[in-house]
Amino acid sequence: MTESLGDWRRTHYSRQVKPDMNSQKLTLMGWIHEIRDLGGIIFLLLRDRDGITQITAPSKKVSSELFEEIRKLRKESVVAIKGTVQESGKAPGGVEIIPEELRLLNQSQQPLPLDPTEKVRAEIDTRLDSRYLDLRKHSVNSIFKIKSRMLHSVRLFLEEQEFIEINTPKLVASATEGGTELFPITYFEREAFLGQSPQLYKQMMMATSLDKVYEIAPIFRAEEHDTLRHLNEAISIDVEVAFADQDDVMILLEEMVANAIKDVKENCGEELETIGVELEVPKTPFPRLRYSEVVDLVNSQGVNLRYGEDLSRAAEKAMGEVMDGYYFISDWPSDIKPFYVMPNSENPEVSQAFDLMYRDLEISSGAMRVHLHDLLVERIKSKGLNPDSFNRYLAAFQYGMPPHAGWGLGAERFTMCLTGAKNVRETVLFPRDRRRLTP
RNA sequence: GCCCUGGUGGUGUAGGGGCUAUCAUGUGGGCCUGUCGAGCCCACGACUCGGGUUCAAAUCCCGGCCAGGGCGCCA
Repeated sequence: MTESLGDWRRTHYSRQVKPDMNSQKLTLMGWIHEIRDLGGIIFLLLRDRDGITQITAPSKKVSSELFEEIRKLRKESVVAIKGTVQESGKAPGGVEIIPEELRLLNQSQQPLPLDPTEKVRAEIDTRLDSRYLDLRKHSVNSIFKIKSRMLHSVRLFLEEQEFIEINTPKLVASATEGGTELFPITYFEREAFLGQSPQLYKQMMMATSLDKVYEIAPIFRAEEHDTLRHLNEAISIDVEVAFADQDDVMILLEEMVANAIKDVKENCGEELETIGVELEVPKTPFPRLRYSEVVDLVNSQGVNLRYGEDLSRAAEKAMGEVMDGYYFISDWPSDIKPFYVMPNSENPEVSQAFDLMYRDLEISSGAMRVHLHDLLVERIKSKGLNPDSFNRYLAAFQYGMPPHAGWGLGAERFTMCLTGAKNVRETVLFPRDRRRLTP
């Protein structure tokens, strides 16, 4: 029933087929999006990675064998079609293909687990179960083309500034930074964990003279959260810079973010149009608010927030009402930031840490780090952690650790900002959340 | 982890003690030479699982499983 690819190769994608190619022969390959059989004429919609082309088969213009073959096609089957471009005002986009030969490369079973034409919208749970089919929808795969472009832009930007891409282990012995829960795993006869962040490793790289490093890699959090903005496996864009303070890396971060948005806007026009997003390139520098100012702002919005508390969801939402785009929150209380964050030398109650927000969503956090060994030990103790379990990390601070600063940016949350996705799961091919471990 | 809501054909839904279970889409078949959410005709296909109440349960009660939302937790 099905035929082999043989020596046929695609000559064009759908989006490349234009009316001025009239009479040109070409070969298209893709999926049957829709079939409209009118009896004496059949319209096929052939969909490929970013477009749809109409294949028009009038019974008088194509052979009866081919006409019968086309009549028997089923939605979502994979086909290769050789044909001629026909300019036509009656066709969508002013152009259609008159088929001459067809190869059925693979038949799709029926019924489909969801409708790729989106006449009936499936729920996210159904869509994730059949993600391969869901991703055939241009509205869905556009998100991943945008995410890809954003990551590409981030790499270009950092490489241009002579950053070195590093890879740090994801299998780690405990020595947790604290805060989050870790996923325990079996490492031969020992217990180990999946890494919550490359934090301790990228800091150790500061003692190597590599000076400017970045890593784009998965991070794992075993929190039982169940929200539209949390994942148990996410991609973190992590940066660490030696001989720098928090202000230096805030500038780096805002320039990188603005650059990525500009790049996506310039290179993903069709994808943005497909998902109906009008991107605005933010002006730099981004507004900078102190944590204390945020407390006042939130309270003035009628949401109770005491100085010293981390932002509640209600507080974030209140900020989202006041602030429209990207902004920094700096000068956080030391108490609610991790041990490796540098306290302000004049007022150690306040830290040299910042978060980057987009409206009500935290997308990045960073800081000037503690580079002094004894202060670091003191900070570890004050967080109720045992310095002994950080020996290998702490040693790197005893033989020449320069001052340094850095941040981590959540790739999925940033993608939410770029695409307007309301659910972070929309920005991951195969999301891992509290309940989902497959596919 | 807490709170709320829900689970009905492949998909998305209506129905809330007494049916042959609604509609759309789809699927299979038929008609139709300009469809573009094609149209028309015929057919197909479903009450999350277990227990209970009742003459009678998709519907009410209890429990499990699964899902959606909110919050908490979240370097």
